[in-house]
Parts: sequence; C-alpha cells; structure tokens
Amino acid sequence: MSQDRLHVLLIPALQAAFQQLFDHVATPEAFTFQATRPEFEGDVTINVFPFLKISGKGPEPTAQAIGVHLQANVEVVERFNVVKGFLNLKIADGYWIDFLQNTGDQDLLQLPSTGKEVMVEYASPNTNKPLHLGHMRNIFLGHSVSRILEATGNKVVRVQVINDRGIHICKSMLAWQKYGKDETPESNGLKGDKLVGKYYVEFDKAMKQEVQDLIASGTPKEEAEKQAPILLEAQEMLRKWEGNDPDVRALWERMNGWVYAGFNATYERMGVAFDRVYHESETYVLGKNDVLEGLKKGVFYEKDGAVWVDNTKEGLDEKVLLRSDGTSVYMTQDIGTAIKRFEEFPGLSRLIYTVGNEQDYHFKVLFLILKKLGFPWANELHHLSYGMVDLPTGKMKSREGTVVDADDLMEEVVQAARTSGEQLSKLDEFSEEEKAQLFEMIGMAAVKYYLLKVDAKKRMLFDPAASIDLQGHTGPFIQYTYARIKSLLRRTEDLVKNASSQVPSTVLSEELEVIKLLHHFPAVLSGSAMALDPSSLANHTYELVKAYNGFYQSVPVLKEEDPIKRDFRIGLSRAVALATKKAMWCLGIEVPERM
RNA sequence: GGUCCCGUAGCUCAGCUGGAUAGAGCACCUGCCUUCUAAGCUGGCGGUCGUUGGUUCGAAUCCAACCGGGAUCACCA
Repeated sequence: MSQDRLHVLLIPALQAAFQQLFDHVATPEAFTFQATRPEFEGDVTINVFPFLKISGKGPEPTAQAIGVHLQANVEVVERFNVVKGFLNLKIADGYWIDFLQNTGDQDLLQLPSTGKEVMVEYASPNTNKPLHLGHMRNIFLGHSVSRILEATGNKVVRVQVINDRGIHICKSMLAWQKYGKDETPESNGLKGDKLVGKYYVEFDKAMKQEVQDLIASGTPKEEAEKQAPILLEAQEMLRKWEGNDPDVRALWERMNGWVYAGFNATYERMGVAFDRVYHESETYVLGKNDVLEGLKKGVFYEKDGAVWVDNTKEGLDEKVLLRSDGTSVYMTQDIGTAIKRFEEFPGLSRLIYTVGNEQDYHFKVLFLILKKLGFPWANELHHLSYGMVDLPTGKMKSREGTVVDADDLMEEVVQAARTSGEQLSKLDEFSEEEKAQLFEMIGMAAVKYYLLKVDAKKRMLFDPAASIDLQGHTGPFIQYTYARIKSLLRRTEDLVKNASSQVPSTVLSEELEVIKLLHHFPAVLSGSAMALDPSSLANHTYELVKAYNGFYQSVPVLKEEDPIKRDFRIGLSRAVALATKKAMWCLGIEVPERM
C-alpha cells in the first residue's frame, strides 16, 4: 500500500482511464510515478512507454489521451504536457495547500498501528573488550531501525546478547589474577570495560612472549602456539568455569560486573537501551534438545557420532550441530535462543538480527535450519547485515591497535563541536550546563548521522575529519535548520492566536519544493521500514532541510506583510520542524531548540 | 577452488522495482551578513557510471564473462 497520497489519488483514475480508453483492466502496481524534472512544467510524471502495447498507439497519442482523461476526471490535475513518452501532470496549488493545511500539527511520520510485535537484536558485544567503532555502526543501526519500526506502527522489543563466557573472558581473568594486583575500577578510576580489556591485552602479550620462548628453545611454531603455559592455564580456567568452580565463578561475576557498568555508561551516552538482555552463559546450553528433536524427526542425521544438517540441496554445505562428544557449537545455541525468544514473547511476529555481514552465511544456515524444523515464524527472521567500517589507514585490527574506541570517539566529536561552537560566539547567553548539553547533542548528531547516512549494507570508510564536520550533508546541518525554525516560531506566539483561517491561492516554487518533500516523507519512512534502511530516511531529511534553507533564504516569513501568506509560511515552517524532529528521532538523533 | 558482497566526480556517498541532459557533500575557485541565527545561501570547476558483450524502443540500473577489492566456506566463536 503506497504511502503517497497523490499516487493513491491517481491510481484509480488511471485504472478507469485504461478501462475507458483502451478497454484494459490494469492493476494498481502497473503504474509508477516519478517526480517531474525541473526543466518541464509539472509535479508528477508518468512514463507511458510501458503502455504502448496496451494502447496500440504511439507514445505521444497515448500520453495525450491519458492526460486528457486525467485532467477531466481528477480535480487536482490542473494541466498536463507531453514530452516524448512522458506525461507531465501539473497538480493544482490547492492540492498542496490543502495537504499542508490538513497535515497541520499532526505527526506526518507516525503511521497507523500494524498490531505487530517485532524483536530487534543489536549491540551484542563480547565482555573482553570495550566497544569500538564497529559496534557503533551496529548499535546506531539497530536503534534506528527499532525507532523506524515504531514510527511505522509496530511494537518493538530491543534485545542484546552479551557474550560473557568462553575462553576470551578467561584470558582477561587469568591475566588480572596474575598481574592485576587487585586493581579495580574504583581503585584506579578506569572504566570497567576498559580495565578488563587491558588485561585481555596483557594476556596476549604474555602469551606471545611464552610462544617466542618456546620457539627459541626449539618448539615448532604451531606447537608453541598451542602449548604456551598461560594458554593451557586459561583453558583450565574455562573447564573450572564450566564445572561451576566457586572461585572462578566469583571472579567471573566480579569482572563481568565491571564490564557491564562500563558498557552501560557507553550505552547511556549513545542514547540507546534494551528491553531484555540475554547472556551467552545462559543461552549456550540451549538448542541441544531442539537438535535432538530434529534428529528424531529425520531433519538432521548422524555421522561419526555427531549430528549434522545437510543443506547441499539448498546450495549450502553440511554443518555440524552437535559434536561427537555431545557438546554444542555456536549454531546450536542460536537455534535454541531463537526458539526461546518466540516462547518468551508469544506475540512476536518478526525477529531482526543486527549483525555484520561476515556472518551472512551463518544466518542463511540458521534460518534454513529453523525452517526445516518447521517453525511457522521461520520466514519472518531477518539478518540486518551491515558492512565493515574501514579507516583511512585500512581495516581496523585490534591486534594492531588501530581500533577506534567508542568512548574516545564520542568524547572527540563532542569536543570538536565545542571548539566550533565557541568560535562562533553566538551562545553567549547559554549557561555552562546548557552549552555542555548542546555540544553533546551536536557531537553525537555528527557521528550518528555520519554512520547512518550510508547504506548499511555497504562497507564504509570512516574519515575522522569528515565525521566531526558540522557543515554540508551532516547531522548538525539538519539540527541547525531545526533550531533556526524554532527560533522563528518562538517569535510567532502572539500571531498564532489570531492566525488567519484563510489560505493563499497560489504557492511559490520555493514553498512548493518544500511541501512536496514533506508530502513524500511518509512514503520514504515506509520504504525505510520495509528495507530496514535508515539511510534513505536520513537522506530525505537532508533534502527537506536543504530545500527549507533555500526557501528561508529567499522568502520572507515574519517580514511578509500579507497575513495570509505569512501564516501559511509559518505553518509550513512548523510542519518542517515537526517532521525533521520526528525523522531525527527515528535516527536516534536529538535536535536542539537553539544553537 | 565453491558461494556471497562491492567498483558512480580528486575524496566520501546518493541514484539501482529499467526511463528525459547521472545528483549531493567535502576539497578548489566565486559572490551574498544595516533584513526572520552566515553552523546558512548563490554561481563555477569536476563523469568512457571497473571492462567487454547481451536483452530492450531505452541500461549506472537487468543478464553473462572478465578485471580489481572484500567476506565466507572448522566436530572455532
């Protein structure tokens, strides 16, 4: 169902035209519309080339015939012209004026409820290292998609899975035991996740040293990498953890507690939250029974004591689901966790996993397995797959220390916003606290918008200089436009009371351009939701405020003497502010009242 | 090697359910603050849409091959 009200108006008329002119029954999908190119007169263009077989005429006569019919039968079609096979329709100014008038102060970007409940998983960090730039793309994406789904009428459950178990956390624990000297976040003021991450690095260093020593004493490299004493010790610790050793468990809880405190601080600054947090220490036991059940049903098979699934018919491979010793693999717990989620949330109709595209194959296999197990919801699973974030220096590699830390980056962008803001010296009446709030908003808008404006599916380059830019196609640019409108609206409070109930009879081209972008916004939002793609929404928001800036520059609002025109422009400005604020909300970005 | 993704202006990206002369931002050059916030607005420069074929009235968009880049294919997570 199209969200574009003009298309909704035109399609039945076109169907009637085809019936009458060509004796042909056309489906609504047969018609596509495009915006008329600026060099021709008109607002909407229909390309008639696809209809030549139906009409049995050449392009011009076909377009001409349809145009005549539409003009006669659709009130808002004022005029039309034909250029080659293109039928350009001029929509009456009254249509656009009515649209704006009727929209008034309602939320253009809140679509009717679907009655559906959707789960969105994002973030999903490991507890051995702090969040970095890659997580930021993941988190902002997942958060924005959640908001977009809410704006399109869904109930959303936000979840994350924290990978809190396994060899990686044992490495941090062991290194802390050995070298930590009881260092805690409280004792040294280091954020908990940073502290634990520090010992993960310590472990790595110690192990490298041991491996080198072993190689020096004649052990082959491969052997050395498996036999480093500290690694064996970490593996022993993992076994103790699995055996519920009280000391190991206590240390594990303590250190994970530090990490969670650290993560929560980071999430808070990011402005994101979760309704339900899963821990792998709980979910890693799931799935085993489901796999055995599938084995019984003949969906899976046994070979060499292990349980396998054969996906070769579907163009994929065979895959182990239970090892010959009966233990689980990663896939096993993902099967179990998905099942558990639909049990826990019986109203759930969709489940969206925000995970990097290096796991495309994993999710293909997972979804296929769940389909084979016969779960009715298996067709409503989506992998929201996103590309890696590269640095100008190349790929981010934790081993080479080229990872961009999330906390550091947020601090940098906020500082950059402060530097530029103070240079402009227009915030003199702001208190220190208000300034701090504003710079926080601007800095965060810069990074978030920078990461969200690019199509999530694609790998992207993170240019630190560009990410703190406040000009051009950026979040702060949009914020600035919003703040400027708000400033304008603040001066109209007394005017609003006795605002004219009359409307102008015509619109200026600058006004029209803005109105059309507003008009199209719900369709963009709905497309964004369908494709789980915030970038299209981000780009449209930019186009809207850019057009508004053009209008603002050349058309007086408060200085307009004709009260009818003035009030109309105030209404237009208010509508743009409203839509911008909501669109930015969908992106997880706040907008300031002044800046 | 099998499978999947990506190649558009100097740089970063839109456009991709086929449609008119391929668009933005940054950078560079240029003009606009006694008028509603110049974090803004004008104008200019800049393109064999990776290459070659094919389908079509029409291809950046669809198909194939090739070139270049990346990911993935463990009884790892």
